[in-house]
Amino acid sequence: MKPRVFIGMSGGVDSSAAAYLLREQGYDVAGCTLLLRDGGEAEAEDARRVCEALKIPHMVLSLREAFQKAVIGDFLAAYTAGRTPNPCIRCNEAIKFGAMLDFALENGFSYIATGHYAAVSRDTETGRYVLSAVPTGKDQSYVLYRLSQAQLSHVLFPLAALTKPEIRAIAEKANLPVAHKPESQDICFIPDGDYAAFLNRCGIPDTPGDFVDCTGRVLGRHRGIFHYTVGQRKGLGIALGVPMYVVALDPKENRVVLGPEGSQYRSTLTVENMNWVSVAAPAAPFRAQVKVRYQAKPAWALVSPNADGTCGVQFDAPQRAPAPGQAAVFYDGARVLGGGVIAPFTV
RNA sequence: UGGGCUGUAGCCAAGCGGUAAGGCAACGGACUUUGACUCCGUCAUGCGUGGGUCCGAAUCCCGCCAGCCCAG
Repeated sequence: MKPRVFIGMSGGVDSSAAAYLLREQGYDVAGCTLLLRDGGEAEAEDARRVCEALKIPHMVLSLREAFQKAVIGDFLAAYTAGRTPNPCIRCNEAIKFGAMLDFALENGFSYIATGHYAAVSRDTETGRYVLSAVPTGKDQSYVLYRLSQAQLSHVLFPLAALTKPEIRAIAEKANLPVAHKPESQDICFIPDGDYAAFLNRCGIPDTPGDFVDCTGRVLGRHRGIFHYTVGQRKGLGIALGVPMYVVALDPKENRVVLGPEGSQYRSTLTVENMNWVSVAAPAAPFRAQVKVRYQAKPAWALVSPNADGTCGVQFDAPQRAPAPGQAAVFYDGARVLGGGVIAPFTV
């Protein structure tokens, strides 16, 4: 009997090609489009047409309530607290590989699949599921680091070994109706990219305060702390002759600390709310390559587990503007060892 | 009120008779499956204002206005 796979389909090229590949590999595939916010019917229709072309069933599953609570709620809370959240990571953890996986398992499926570019394997020695980066230039292992062993045990990533051009070629060859759709971007629930306006619409008002330098000297007025993120340059509206960057956010004093080029680099971080993936929680310090944002070259560092479960990270070379709230993910080569959330810091 | 200095784009600023550098900010675009960063492009028919000299003035001359400093 063919294993039953429940695949999340966004209506885009990647997940459509993934569904095709799974079918070719002999799985019993059913497609599912998640409704996570108002709208989304167009994406669902695209996905339905792809499933029709593939002659597999398609369904629409509304997870709006769960998404609102877990992802948007988390997003608003983080910005309000002066942090910079990554809602895609949260969504993967709680929705795609959370609520959707639960639904699939309850309905007799053995696996879920997505169009993510990453790889899962099993370490035969430890028995642990291993999440790995893929060398294709589109690696998305960073946004999947929160997945638990239980989640990974039910996950398939059909695109693991493929490049984007190969995906498009497959989609074209398979005559999928979405072969030429453009890449998506921006936060899915904020199509215009104006996340600050979104916060406003959610009832969070602007609370202006002071821009200060690292000595506390007032440099000007800011529009409200959630308009800014560590490392940000544009949008400060402050002309001091040289480019200024956000160095830290101080939600307690409602201040935004600014500094010139160079001051946004840091060599040490504390990472909290850890999730260990390919290895059990380590007890001793170890060297690893650390990614501090989605688009980042992994950087060598010494990671030191603390008694309270957090980790200290000491980079070999200072890193540009790690932002509290973003994820720090530890790699051993391609393997995702684990990761956590960058803790707030002061300057 | 007298003396001195200064007035060039939103901010800073070069220019010193030959037809308005640059930086910051802003705006637009590219890049990007988060926020950022980065990159590319745009941004003074006009130099406080009114006259004058000159082939030609932000640049020289005169008046006026504004700001700053010193004296009173």
